[in-house]
Amino acid sequence: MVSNEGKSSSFARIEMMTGHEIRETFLRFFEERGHVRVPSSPLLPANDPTLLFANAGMNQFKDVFTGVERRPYKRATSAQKCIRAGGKHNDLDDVGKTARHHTFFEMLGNFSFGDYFKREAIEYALDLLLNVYKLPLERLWFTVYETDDEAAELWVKAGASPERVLRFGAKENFWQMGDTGPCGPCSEIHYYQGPDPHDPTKNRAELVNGPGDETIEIWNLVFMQYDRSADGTLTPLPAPSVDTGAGLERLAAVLQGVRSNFDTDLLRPLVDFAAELAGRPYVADSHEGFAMRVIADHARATAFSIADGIYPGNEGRNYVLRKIMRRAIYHGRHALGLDRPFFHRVTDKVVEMMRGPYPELEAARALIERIVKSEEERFGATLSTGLQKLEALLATVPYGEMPDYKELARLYDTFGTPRDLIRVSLEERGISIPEDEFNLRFEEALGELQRASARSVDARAKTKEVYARLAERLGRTEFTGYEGTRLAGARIVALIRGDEEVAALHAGEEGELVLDRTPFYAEAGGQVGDTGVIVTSRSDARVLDTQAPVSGLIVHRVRVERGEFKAGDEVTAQVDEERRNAIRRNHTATHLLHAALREVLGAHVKQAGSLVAPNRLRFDFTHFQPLTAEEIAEIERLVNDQILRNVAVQTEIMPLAEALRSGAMALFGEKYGERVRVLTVPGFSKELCGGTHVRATGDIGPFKIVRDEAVASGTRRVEAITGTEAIARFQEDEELVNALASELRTARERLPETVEKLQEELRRARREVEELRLKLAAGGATVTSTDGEVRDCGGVRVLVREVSDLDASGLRQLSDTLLARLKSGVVVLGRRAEGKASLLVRVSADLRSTIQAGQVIRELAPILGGRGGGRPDLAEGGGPQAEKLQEALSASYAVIERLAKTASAQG
RNA sequence: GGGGGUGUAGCUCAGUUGGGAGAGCGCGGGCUUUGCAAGCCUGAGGUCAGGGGUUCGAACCCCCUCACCUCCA
Repeated sequence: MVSNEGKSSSFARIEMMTGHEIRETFLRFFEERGHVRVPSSPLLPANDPTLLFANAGMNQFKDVFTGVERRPYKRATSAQKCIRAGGKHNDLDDVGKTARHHTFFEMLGNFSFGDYFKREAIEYALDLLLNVYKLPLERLWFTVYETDDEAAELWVKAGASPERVLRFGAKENFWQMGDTGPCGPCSEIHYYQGPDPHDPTKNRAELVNGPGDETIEIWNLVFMQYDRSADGTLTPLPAPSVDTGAGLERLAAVLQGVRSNFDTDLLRPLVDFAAELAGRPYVADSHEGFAMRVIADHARATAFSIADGIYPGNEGRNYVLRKIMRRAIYHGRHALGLDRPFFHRVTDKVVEMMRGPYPELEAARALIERIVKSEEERFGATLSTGLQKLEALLATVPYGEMPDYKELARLYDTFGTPRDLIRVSLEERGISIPEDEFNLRFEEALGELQRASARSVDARAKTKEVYARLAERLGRTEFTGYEGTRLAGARIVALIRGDEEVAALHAGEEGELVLDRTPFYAEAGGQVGDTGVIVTSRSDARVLDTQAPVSGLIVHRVRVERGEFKAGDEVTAQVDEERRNAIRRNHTATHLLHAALREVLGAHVKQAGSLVAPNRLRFDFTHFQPLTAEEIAEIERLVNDQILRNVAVQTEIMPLAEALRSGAMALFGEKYGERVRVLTVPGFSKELCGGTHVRATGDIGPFKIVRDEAVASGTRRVEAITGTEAIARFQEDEELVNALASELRTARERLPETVEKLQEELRRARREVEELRLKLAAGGATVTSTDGEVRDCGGVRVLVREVSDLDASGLRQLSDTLLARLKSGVVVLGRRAEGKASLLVRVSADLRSTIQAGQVIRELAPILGGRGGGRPDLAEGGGPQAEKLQEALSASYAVIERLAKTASAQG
C-alpha cells in the first residue's frame, strides 16, 4: 500500500516545482527503480515512415514491444518530444482555444519490456504522485477497463478507495497500436482541480471522462497483454509489457496549481514574451490572449522541429510545419499588429528556455532563426498578394454583397490566403457571417473545388500475393553480389509468369525467376536493379531487371531466349559487369556528394531521395535556396579530391545502434534491420548502405554536376555523372567551346567578352538602322513634300504610300510624322516583306466620327487575301498576296471617298 | 505524386473580343529650394521567363520547358 504522507489539507505547496524539475524528478524516480534513462528520439520518427512526427513516448520502443528489436535493458524511462497536429489526435484549430491542446508537448513515461506488469506500474505511479509530487489522494480518480478486475484490485491495494476506481469501455480504456499487433487494457489517473475536494457534489465521479475540465486525465498506463491477429482474436502475449504516458505540461499545470497549461512556467514566459513584443498585456480571455497562446505553442513546435531537421515545405511533415508556422505568424500580424518579422524572436526564446534539457536547440540556434525569418518574409509576400486578389474579387461584387464561396475558396487554394483573413476582410465590408457557418460553407466550396480537380491516382500496386507466399516459403534470397558478379551453381527455386507461379518458362516467354543465391542486386536504396544473363548448358535467359517486391526476396525479370528453365535447374548467373561497374561508380559518388554537400552547404542538408543508375546519379536533399555556381564548383572540387586520394572503400556489418553511435549517416523514415551495413570512405563519409560500391574512390573517375533544380520548396535536386559519361561530357563541352571560338574568331578564354561585345554592337546597330530607315522614309516626305501625294477624297485629305523598307513598328512611327503634317486627314501605308503585305490606316482625331480606320482596313485587307482590324484612329491588316499591294493602296481612295460621302449624307 | 496560379524596366506592379509596351518608386542630367518619402523639367533602362504553333498581326490564344508561389495526398 502506498501511503499518502503529504496531507491533503495543506494544498498549498511548500515550494513549487519548475517544469524542468518535474521532468527531472520523474526520470530520476524511475532511474532509481532500475529504469534506463533513454533520451527522447528526434521528432522525425526513425524506423517508422508511417508516422509524420513522433507523437508518443512509445514510438521509439515500438519494435521492442513487438519483439522485433532487442535492447540491453528491460525497463526504460523517457521524456519524449512529441508533435500532434491534425489528424484524429488533435485539430490544429483547437490549439490556443483550450487549456490543454498543443502541437508540441513532452510525454513522460516509464516502460517495461516483458519485465514488471500491472502491479508495479500502478504502485510506481501512485508512489510518485503522492510521495514525490505530493499530490493529495482525495483529488485523484482511477479508471480501469470494464473487465480488468486485476487492475481495479491493484489500485485499491495500492491505496485508492474502491469508489474512486471507475470502469470504462474500450473507447476510453482499451489501447491498441494498430488494427493488429500488441494491445491491452489501460488504466488512467485523473485529477480533480476544482475547489473543495471534500465536497462530493463537486469532486464527483461523473466528471471523470466527463464534461468540463474540473477533472482531467494526467497519466495513462497501458498494459500490453494481447496480440491481436488479423481475424480479431486476442492471444495473450508471453511477456506482457507496460507503456505509460503523462503529459509534462498537464502535470506541471496540476503541480503548479494553474488551470491552463499556458500558465505553467513551460509556456507562460513565451506568452508573456509575445505580449511584450505586441506591447500589450496578456488578457487570457481575449482575442489577443488567444493569439499569444497560439504563438507560444507554435514557437515551441517550430523550434524543436527545425532543430530535428524538419523544415517548412510543401509536402508531408514539412507542410504541416509550414501550416503551424504560418498560423502563428498570421495571428501575430493580425490580432497583435506585429507587421514585421517577430516569430523568429519567439522561437529564439524557446531555445533559451529549453536548451538545458535539449541541447540540440542551441546547436541549431542560428539555423532556426534563419529559417523562421525567411518563412516570415515569404509568408508576408504571400499575404499581400492574397489581400490584393481578395480586394480585386470584392471589387467585382456590389459593396456589402457576399461573393461566391467558391471564388473565396479558390483564393485560399491558389494563393494561400488564410481563411480567417478572408472572413475578417468580409466583416470590414459589413458582411458578417457566423464563424461556424462560414467555415462550413468554405469547406464545402473548397471540397467541391478540390474534388473537381482530383483524379483517382491511388493505383498503388499492391504487393502481389504470389510474392508474399514465396517469401514465406523460401525465406531470404542469399545475395552474393558484393563479392562477385558471376555465380555458378545457383538453383532455381521458383518461376512466375504473370501473377502465378509456374513449373517452367520456355523460349520466347517473359517471366520471373527466383534463385536460392544470386549476384544480381535488386533495386533498393535508389540503386537500380542489375541486368545480365542466367544460363544453363542448354538454355539462355536475359535478365531485364531485378526487383525485391518483398523485403529479402530477389526476383529476376527475364526473357527466355533459348531452351527452358524449370524449378530445380542449376544455373549460372552473370551480371552485366560493365553496367554494374558504372552503377558502382555512381553509387559511391553519391555518398561523396552527400558528404560534400553537407560540408559546403551545412549540416542541415539531408538526403531526401536518390537515384543511382548506370548513366547518371540523382540526389535530392533539403536546402532552402538554389546552389550558386561557386558552391557547385566547390562541391565538385571536394568530391574529385576524394576520388584522387584513391582510398579504399570499407564495408562493415554491425548492429544498428553501434553504427549510429559511430556517427554513420542514416536516413530518417527508413526501416533498418538490427544488423546494418556501414559504408565508409575513410576520413570523409560514413553511411548506412546496402548498395554496391567501388573498391577505391579512384575507380570513380571524373565527377561532374550537370544539373541543379528545385523539386519542391526547400528541396533541391542535383544530377551528376561520373567515369566514362563524364569524360564524354567533357569532350562534348570541349568541342562546343572550340566550335564557338573558331566561329567567332577569338581565343576561348575571351569568349564571354566577345559575345558581350557582339550583343552590344548588335543592339546599337539595330537601333541605328531603325533610326536611319525612319529618317529616310520621313525625309522623303520633306524632299518631295507631301503636297503631290495628297488627294482630296470627298473633302478628306488622303495620303497613300508604300514604304517597304520599314518594319511594322516603323510604319506606325512614320504615320505619326505624316499625320502630323497632314493635320487633318487619313494616312494609308503599305509594306511588303517575306512574301506578305501589310497595311496601316491612320485617321486624324477630328475625322474619327466620319471615317473609322477599322472600317477602311476591313475593306482593303481582303484584296491581299487577308484580314485586319483595330481602333477607330489606327488599324492594321494584311494578307499573303503581296503582289496586290499597289492594287489595295489604290483602292483606298475610293473606299475613303465612299465612307466620307456616306457620313456627310447621314450627318 | 496531383490540382490551381504567377513570371512585363533595378524594385512593386498595370496592360480592355489580339492592333503603338506603361505607371509609381529607384537611377543619370538640369532647374528650383534650406524642411520631414522635397518640388519641377528631362533622360537612360525591356529577349514581355525560354522554345514552338495559330494569325495579316501575339505580352495577350494553343502546346512544350524552366523558375517561383499555393492547396492537397
